[in-house]
Amino acid sequence: MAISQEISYRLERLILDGGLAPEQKIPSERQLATRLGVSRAVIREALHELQGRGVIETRHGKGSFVASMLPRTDDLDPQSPLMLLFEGHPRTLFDLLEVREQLEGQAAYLAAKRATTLDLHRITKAYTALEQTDPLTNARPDHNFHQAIVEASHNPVLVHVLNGLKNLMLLTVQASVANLNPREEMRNKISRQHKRIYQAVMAKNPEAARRIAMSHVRFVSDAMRGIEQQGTAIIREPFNGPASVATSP
Amino acid sequence: MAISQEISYRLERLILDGGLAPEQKIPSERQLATRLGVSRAVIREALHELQGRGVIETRHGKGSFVASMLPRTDDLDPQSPLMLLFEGHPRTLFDLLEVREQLEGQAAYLAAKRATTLDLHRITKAYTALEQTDPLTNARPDHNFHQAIVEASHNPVLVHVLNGLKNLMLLTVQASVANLNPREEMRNKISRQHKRIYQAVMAKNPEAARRIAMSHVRFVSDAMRGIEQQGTAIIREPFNGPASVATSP
DNA sequence: CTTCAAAAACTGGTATGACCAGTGGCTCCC
DNA sequence: GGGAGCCACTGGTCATACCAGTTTTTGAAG
Repeated sequence: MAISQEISYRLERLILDGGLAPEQKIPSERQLATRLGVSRAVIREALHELQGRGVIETRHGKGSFVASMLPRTDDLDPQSPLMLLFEGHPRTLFDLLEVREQLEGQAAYLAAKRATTLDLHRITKAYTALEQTDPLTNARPDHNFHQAIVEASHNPVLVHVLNGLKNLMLLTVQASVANLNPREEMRNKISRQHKRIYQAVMAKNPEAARRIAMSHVRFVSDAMRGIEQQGTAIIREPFNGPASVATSP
Repeated sequence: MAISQEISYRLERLILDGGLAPEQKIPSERQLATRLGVSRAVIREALHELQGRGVIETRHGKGSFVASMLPRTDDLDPQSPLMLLFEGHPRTLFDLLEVREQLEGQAAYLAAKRATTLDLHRITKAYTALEQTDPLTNARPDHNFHQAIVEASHNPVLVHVLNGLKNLMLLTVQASVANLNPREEMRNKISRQHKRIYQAVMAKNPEAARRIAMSHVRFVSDAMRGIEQQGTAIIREPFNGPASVATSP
């Protein structure tokens, strides 16, 4: 294995094992290079690797410091690339919500239009399970409810697309549950929206189902955006991402 | 901000936006250094950062490759279940068009809202190419035009989803071209719709762009449905060649 | 003595060029 | 045809010099 990798692992273990506390300063690159008997280049590469993992932060002219580790959401493996990607780019959450707004709207529309009695039965089952579960404990009933509606759309392409986004969807549902549900008025609003979606589909009212489903996703998106701007969101901020969203060529 | 950070961010963005697919090879360090006009050291540091985040994998002597991290909807394989499903059931075409109506509407909306001057330039290029090409010969220009708009949406999730449906999309575009364009009034209508979409995006009018784009897909869908009922529909084989994708950011 | 600005001594960031070490294709010889 | 070796790639490491922020030291002015 490459030396830079070994060094990054050694440093990470050192930090995680308590040898170095958060906010604590790491020896300078030149010192590390001398003590470990390697060139400064490999030290820098190792540090950049840790930087990518969010283990350390580096400030020009000052040095590198152990990053203060934030409380992370359970349930999902925080080390998975998807999670890291997601944490690095909270904007991805809103990107997904933008897409979900359209797709779930269409799904609800088609479900209300095409659902068979079996579909309706499944949706009812998922809905009652959603209502009876404490939303703080698990995001899965929420996701199952949405999924039941999608499957009732009888559009294999739609099912396939949303299925491909399942992992990402679970993340956002998780994020919304973790951030929105603790606030009672939010929880009530969302619950009421679920109820209205359910009713619209059961009543086989496609237009209403689409409208309500879309506004539901939009509501979640807006609420999350509001929370994010307050800086209290559970999702991590990008480390040093460019301030402007524009991708300058 | 440090150059290595900017580069790592640009590369990550490029990957997220679908410019680089999983398992795809990244240009060599020396090439990147030359093309981006920086030293090889900063390239290596940027790559190590992405490596730490699990975005890429590097193999000694071979190169660096995009790690498969996003949920994959790789229907590029003509043998994928969805493709096979399509061949047996042309109804899938209308299923896809239902989904496309939503996604392309959203794409046009976001493109009109967020497109940079570079995006607008690309869209214009694709549009003029579309206008100057005999639509009977190739479905590519048509698809490229739609794709340019999607990429201008700056929503990686949207780009990813539609990219996963690329082959299927090409198939429908091909089908619509083959079936609709031979009829002059159809060809004119579609051409006019493309023009209006183009104008709405260029005028940065999101609402209009969405409305026109949606009605465009809807029009194609309805027209195809009408033709299908006459029993004269043509459905060709999917496109073979790999799409050329610019790797330069 | 205190004050405060210049200078020195840190820190990380970048550039250059050289060389080592795996990988794969190509040629040439058997 | 088949293998051995060469050669042109790839990433991995090293050394050195310099640029750019930050902190400390210094030294002269008040």
